[in-house]
Parts: sequence; C-alpha cells; structure tokens
Amino acid sequence: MLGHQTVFSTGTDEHGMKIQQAAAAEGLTPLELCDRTSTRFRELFDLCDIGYTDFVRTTEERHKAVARAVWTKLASEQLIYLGNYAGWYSVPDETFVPEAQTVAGVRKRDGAPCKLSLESGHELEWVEQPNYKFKLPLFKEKLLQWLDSQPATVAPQNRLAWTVQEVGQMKATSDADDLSVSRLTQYLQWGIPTPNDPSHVMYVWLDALTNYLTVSQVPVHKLSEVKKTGAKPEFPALDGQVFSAWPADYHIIGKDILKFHAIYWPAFLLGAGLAPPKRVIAHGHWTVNGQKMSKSKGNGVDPFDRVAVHGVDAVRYFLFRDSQLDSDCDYSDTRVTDLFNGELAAAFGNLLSRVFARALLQPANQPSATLSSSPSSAQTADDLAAWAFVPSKLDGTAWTRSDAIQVLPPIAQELHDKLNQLPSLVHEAYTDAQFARGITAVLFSIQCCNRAFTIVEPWTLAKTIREGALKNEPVNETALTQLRAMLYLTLETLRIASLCLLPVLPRSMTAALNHLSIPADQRLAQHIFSSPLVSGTLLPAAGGSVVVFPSTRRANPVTTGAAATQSGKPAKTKQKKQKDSSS
RNA sequence: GGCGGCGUAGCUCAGCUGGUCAGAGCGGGGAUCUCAUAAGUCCCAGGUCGGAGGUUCGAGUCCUCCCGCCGCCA
Repeated sequence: MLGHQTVFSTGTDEHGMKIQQAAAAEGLTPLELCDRTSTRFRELFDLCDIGYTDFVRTTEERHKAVARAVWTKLASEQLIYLGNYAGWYSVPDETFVPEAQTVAGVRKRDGAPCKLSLESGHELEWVEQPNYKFKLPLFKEKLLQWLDSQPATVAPQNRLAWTVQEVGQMKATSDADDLSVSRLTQYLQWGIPTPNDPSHVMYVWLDALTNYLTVSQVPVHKLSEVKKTGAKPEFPALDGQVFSAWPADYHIIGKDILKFHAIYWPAFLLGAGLAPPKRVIAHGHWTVNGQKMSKSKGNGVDPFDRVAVHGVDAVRYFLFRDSQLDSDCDYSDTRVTDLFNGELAAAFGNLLSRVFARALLQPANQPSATLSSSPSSAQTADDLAAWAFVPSKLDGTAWTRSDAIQVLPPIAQELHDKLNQLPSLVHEAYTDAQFARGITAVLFSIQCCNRAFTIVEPWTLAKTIREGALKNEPVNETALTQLRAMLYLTLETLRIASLCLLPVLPRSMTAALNHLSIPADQRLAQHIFSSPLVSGTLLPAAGGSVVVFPSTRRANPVTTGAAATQSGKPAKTKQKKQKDSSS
C-alpha cells in the first residue's frame, strides 16, 4: 500500500514430535505429511488472494543451514551448554508431557500413585536426559529494555503486559529458567541435528524461529563475525553489499505463540548479536458461538468451504472488519453476509452504481442530449465517449474537490474534511493492525457521501437539464455545475475509499479502481492526494451496470402474489442465512 | 492457589491522561426519496456504564472489597 519494497514471508514449521507422531499415525513419512499440509496452505493463500514474497519450509536445506549457523553462533557465545532435562515422559505416546497436562492417578502394576497424561491417560515416568540448554535468563534485562522501547515492540497492550510480566518473573540468577533447546534423537528424530552432536536434534522452536532470518537473506555465513555492540547489535555489512531485510518490521502471530516470538526469539537474536524484531503483533483466535474450534467438538470452520459459499472478499472483509486484536472473535456466517450486503453491497457498491448511472452522467456531460436518443439500440463507442467520462467544470477545466464543494451544500464540506483526514486515520489504524478501525473510517466517508448524494439530489438536477434540452432551452448552469460537482466528488470519494481498502479487498477494489479508470501505477497511499481523478477521463464502465459487490439479499417475490405481506407493501426482506453450521 | 485482564443499549463494541461520557454500528420499529445492487436518507434504544463502598467540587473513567467470566502461571 505504501509502495515500500517488502518481504512478506510465511511458511510451514515442519519439525517436531507432533509432526512425527501425526505422520506415523497415517503411515506417512514426516516429509510426506508436510508436503501435503504445506501445499494445502499455499492453495488456501492462492484462493484467498493472500500474497507473499517467500514461503519457507523449515525442512528446506537453505533453512537448515541458517538454523545450524544460529546454533553454532549461540554455542560459540557460551550461551548453549549441555545440561539435563527432566520431565514426565509417556512411553506409549513417545512424548514429554508438561506438568499442566498431567493428572494424579494409580499405577496399574502395583497400585502405587503416579502421574497420568491428561490427554492420553497413559502412565508417565519421570525421565532425566541430557539436553542442551540456552541461558535465557541472561537476557532478562535486555528483554525488558526491548519490551519497554517505543514504539511498542509487542502489541496489543494486553499482550505486551503479559510478556513483561512473564519476563519479569524470570529468575535471572539461577539456571532454573534456562531453556531446553534440544532433544535426544532416541526420543525425537524428526528435527535438525545439532551441529557437532548427532545424538540431539534442535528444539523445534529454535529451529522454526530462525526461518525469519532465512527469508530475510541474512548472510549467516558471516554470523560468526558479528560483534556485539552493546544493547543495539547491528549486523555489519561485511562484504560491503550485504542485503538483509532484517530486522523484521512486523511479526504477525497468534496469541498462542507469543511466548516464543516475544521472549525466546528476541533472546536468541540478542545472543547471536542480531537485532530483535521491531514489532510483534499477536492476534486472538476465532471462536464459533463463543467456543473454541476443536477437532473433538467438530466445530471447525473450513476456510475453503466458507470462501466457496460466500466468496473471497466477503470472507476477507468479515475477518478484517469484525475482528479486534486484543481478544478472540466469533465467526458467524450471518455476520459475513450481513456485513457484505450491508456495507459492501448497499453502501459502497451501490454508491459506485449510482454515480455511474447514465441517467446522471449523460445529462452532466452531454446536457444537450435528449435521453430518448437510444433507448434500445446498442451503444457505440462514440456514443459512450460523448458522456461517459469524469465531469469537468462548465468552462471545461478540471475539477478539484476544493472547487467542487464550493458549489454544493455544507454536507459536501463535511465529506471533503472526512476525506482529507481519512488517509492518516487509515494509516494509523493499519499500522497498529487495527483494521476494523480503519475500515470503519472508510465506511463513514462512504456513508457521508451517500448522505450528500441524497441531499443534493443529482437526479433532480439531471431532470432539470433533460427537460431543458427537450424544450431547447439554454442549459441551467446552476443545475449543471452542481450535478457535475456532485458526481466528481462522489467519484473522488470512491477512488480514495478504494485505495484505502485495496489491501483488505484486493480483488474487488482492483475492479472498482478499474471502473474508475485509475491507472495501475496510481494506486498507492501516496496517490490519494497526489493523483486525483482528472476531469475528462473516460469511464467506459458507465455503459453498463456496475456491480462490484452483488448483494445476496433476495427481494421478496411479491410479484408472484403468494408472498405479499399483510400490509400490502413490499416487505423489507433480509435473507436470513441458515444457522451457522460450518463443518 | 498466584498473577493479569475483562464485565457499557437485544448483539458486537467506542469511550486517551476523571468534568457535553451515556455513544456508534447491527438487529428491531416508523417515515421518506427514486439516481442506484428492493439500494439510499431520516427518526425511534430511556441502558442503575457487573454489585457495594471510598477518594474528589465532580467517576464507566482513580482506590478497596464482592460477584461473574477469561487468560497465563502453579
């Protein structure tokens, strides 16, 4: 949106016990399972217009090299040492079970009290094994410093507070909070072997997090040469032309992996002499009827399925418009359609339709024409060119918004002001990942324009002009200039709104901008003010009906008689979607 | 059990450092225009701002306690 060269990276984290077990359960090799899953994600991204410049799989060789390099660097800094890991181990499940996932029980063999896995119910053994450990608490102060810096490094506020608390509770003086970063290969094989010790594989998170360095093109072969330079380590461009996108401007993650991204990850980076990310944004999860989605409840929502039902942009719009960062949000098919129909179709889409109406544009641009000239015959290009373009002032010069509002009622001034403030409002909101806030602001402008449209009544002005033409009277210049001004202002409103919503609804907004004849190279935030619509620009779309968001509401089939309402007037029917029953 | 958060109109939520803060949207009810995708616009919510105290000239907005949810940790 801003036109900056950006690395948009995503990918799949493919190592670890869970993958190993899931693959075994299906009789697949881990890699086969990952191939399938990874492909599935990319299919979804393609389907949903989710762009990325890199998709990294942690099983790729380029990534393994980075992970190994980071490990080696941390080890050389004396931050990783061979220690012991002790924990509850379930032999049948082949996994360590966190304390929180255990429950007191009785051993079958001799009836002695023991611990059971909450998940599987299997008996647990207390196992101690050699593990490599990372001196996490060493970074307590630096982490707190990082967390305290501005602009906020962790957002939203509640997540930052949590992170600060977690780090604050770390015992800096003991090794109790040292982080286990490897597993013996006898327990876990599906991982990256630790450099210099094939009997361990790297802990999945240390492995996975370094993917960000992989995609950032950090020259890890130079990692050993990085020198610590105080609190703000810089990566020196040793060979003079090293390009690296690191540090990341944003990590967009779910709240479930905040600990890894906001505590472990910056600590690893600081340990390796690299800069921590600039910002970690943690969003909530989607619920269904207030409940977590889970396999056991079978209440998951399948995005492929929902997109097939509602359309990509209806789903995208809902996800951005109806969510907030700091808490979980509820998925609802009804909300998807209500928002689509109410805000996109009725407010935005309909405004686009009204401004492209021939009944308004032709009188505005071809005031001498008598409308009945071509009631049924197909329109020729010449015919269209005679009136389908962005209106100009009466003297033929180009409108500006400032000029247009001069000839319109005060509501136009209000709209003008809103539009002037919109870009910064949206930018601010998007910057903080407060998408709903930005979208709402856009909507207010659209709503204001609809209101202005109603107040100015361009159809009445058009009628005045048409009737004048029929009577061969001189054109009513007041009506004409107002009509043109209102249409121009509306077109500008739509252009600005479309640019603001382009990242949210790339497909639909591209269509809208095409209709508005906005050149492809004038669709960035900077063009909102720098490149207004130019009077005279052809609007070929005006020839037909312009529908960017086809409403899914159905009119009551009143004409068939059966459904006529008691009151005798057409009922304002809203399609009530079936109750959420997503599979 | 500890720590933290939340609890504002039927629903989803705005309300920053205390004084137009009692609001928006949706749903629901009513009216109206006709350019437009049966779309638009306008009017209608009398809600003890979870409860009880307290600080203050004045508190959804600060403090204490209680109730109810939720998260993390143990």
